[in-house]
Amino acid sequence: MSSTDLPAYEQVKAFIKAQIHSGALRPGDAVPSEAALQQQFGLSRMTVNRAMTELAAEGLLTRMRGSGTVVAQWHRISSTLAVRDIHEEVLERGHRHSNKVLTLEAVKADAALAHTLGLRRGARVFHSVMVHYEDGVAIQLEDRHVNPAAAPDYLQVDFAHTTPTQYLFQCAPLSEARYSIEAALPTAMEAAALGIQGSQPCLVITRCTISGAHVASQGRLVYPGMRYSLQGNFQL
Amino acid sequence: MSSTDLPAYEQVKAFIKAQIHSGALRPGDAVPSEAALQQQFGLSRMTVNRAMTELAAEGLLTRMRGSGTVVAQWHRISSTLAVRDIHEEVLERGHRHSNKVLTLEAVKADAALAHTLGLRRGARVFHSVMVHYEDGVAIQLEDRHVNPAAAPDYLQVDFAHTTPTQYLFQCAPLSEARYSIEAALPTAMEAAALGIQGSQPCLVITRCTISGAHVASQGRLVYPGMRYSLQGNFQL
DNA sequence: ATAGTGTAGTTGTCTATACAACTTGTAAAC
DNA sequence: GTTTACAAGTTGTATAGACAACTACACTAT
Repeated sequence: MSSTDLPAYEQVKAFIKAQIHSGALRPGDAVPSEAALQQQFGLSRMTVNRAMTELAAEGLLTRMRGSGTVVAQWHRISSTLAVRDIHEEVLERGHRHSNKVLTLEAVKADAALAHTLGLRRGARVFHSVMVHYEDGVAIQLEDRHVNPAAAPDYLQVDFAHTTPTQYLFQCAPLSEARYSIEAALPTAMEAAALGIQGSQPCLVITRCTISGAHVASQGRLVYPGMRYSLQGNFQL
Repeated sequence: MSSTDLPAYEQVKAFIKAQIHSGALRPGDAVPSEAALQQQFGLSRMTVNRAMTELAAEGLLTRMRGSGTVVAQWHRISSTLAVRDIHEEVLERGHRHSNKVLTLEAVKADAALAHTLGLRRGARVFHSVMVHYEDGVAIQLEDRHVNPAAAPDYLQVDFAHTTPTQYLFQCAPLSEARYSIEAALPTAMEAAALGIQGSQPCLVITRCTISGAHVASQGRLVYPGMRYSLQGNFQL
């Protein structure tokens, strides 16, 4: 604690990270044991243990009881991908968000939809299609099917004041999600709604959210490729 | 430790998670203090502290010294997105990987490239273009520019036996990366190399890896949209 | 040679305690 | 009323010790 203002366990973490970054420790190499680091830094074992445990949780190290600690083979970098509301996202960029509801109805599930939602074929499900605008420019088409068990009042929601993501967060807390990101051409209907050419590639995110025992909803989010990209940044 | 085989701190974590999943605790709600949980579970404070600290690190809770702990506002889910080698990825799916090198040369950096690599305009950089196949089907086109400072012998590498990702991992340990995922049409050259129509949308990942002080490389990875999708799965 | 045993070393977890740093609300002083 | 001071409550960090679970290796007995 004396040399810098960093806590001791952070200093140990930084020491190990630096050795990995510099190449002094390479994937597969053995890392000094807790006892060795304890002596070297003059710390208690618990403090060293916290440092190493956290580095292992971050994916930089692989630890095995009885055998030791080695530098992890794949640098798994935990990029925090937030499942968040597009309304908030647009506001955060300092822009204005608006949306237009194209469809809001109850339909009967076909075989595929029934399967993903965990319902019987022909079961009643809610269906909504809307376009989201950022400063008046169409940025996302959201085509969503919702399990009535998770959100019974979905059809009564006023989507001028809230968004499906926001509403579903409220009434069906998220416990798990599966997503798939792909590049595809929009359907004719989607292209028209987004105001783009049917030949313009789009980023399509298919997302399935699970809340407790139910599959709460399944959504297809279509982003015009020229106007949107997913960005991220890892730091070890 | 008696009720199940889970460690005590994991049981506390599970308890809090369950309350969040069930909706008993909603974003913004206050979570019982460590002292309260300590009494409730009959554990030492350090054990409860570990549970809460880990949940905060996972993004489920927000803690503030002096004030308390609340359920985090957005469920940030840390999806571990691995920067990994396509060779291993294909093998893991039980398929055969092969590749074809189209270009391997030294070029002079133009303004944009010099800027991203942190070099002077006209500086010598390495450039490689290759196609990766999964069981003979083209699955990725890799167009990469490499900083000679990070990998001086890049042009001498035999890419029949290794891949750029693998080689760069070896000689320039990764410390940071930036990526951008977008949907775009391939260039005519890229479409030809991948054996697809120029009108077929592709998933394009632009990735910039940083190793210590250098920007090690900048790559453009083009995946045919019909043959590839990024998938993920979050679990709280 | 082979199989079994034991031991040293390593990580995983838990405890009880201590102090520091910070927030918040209340009470006192002005 | 406003400001200041204080106290209670909360989280952050660190320590020393303890035992459990497991691995790897050397050694012994067969």
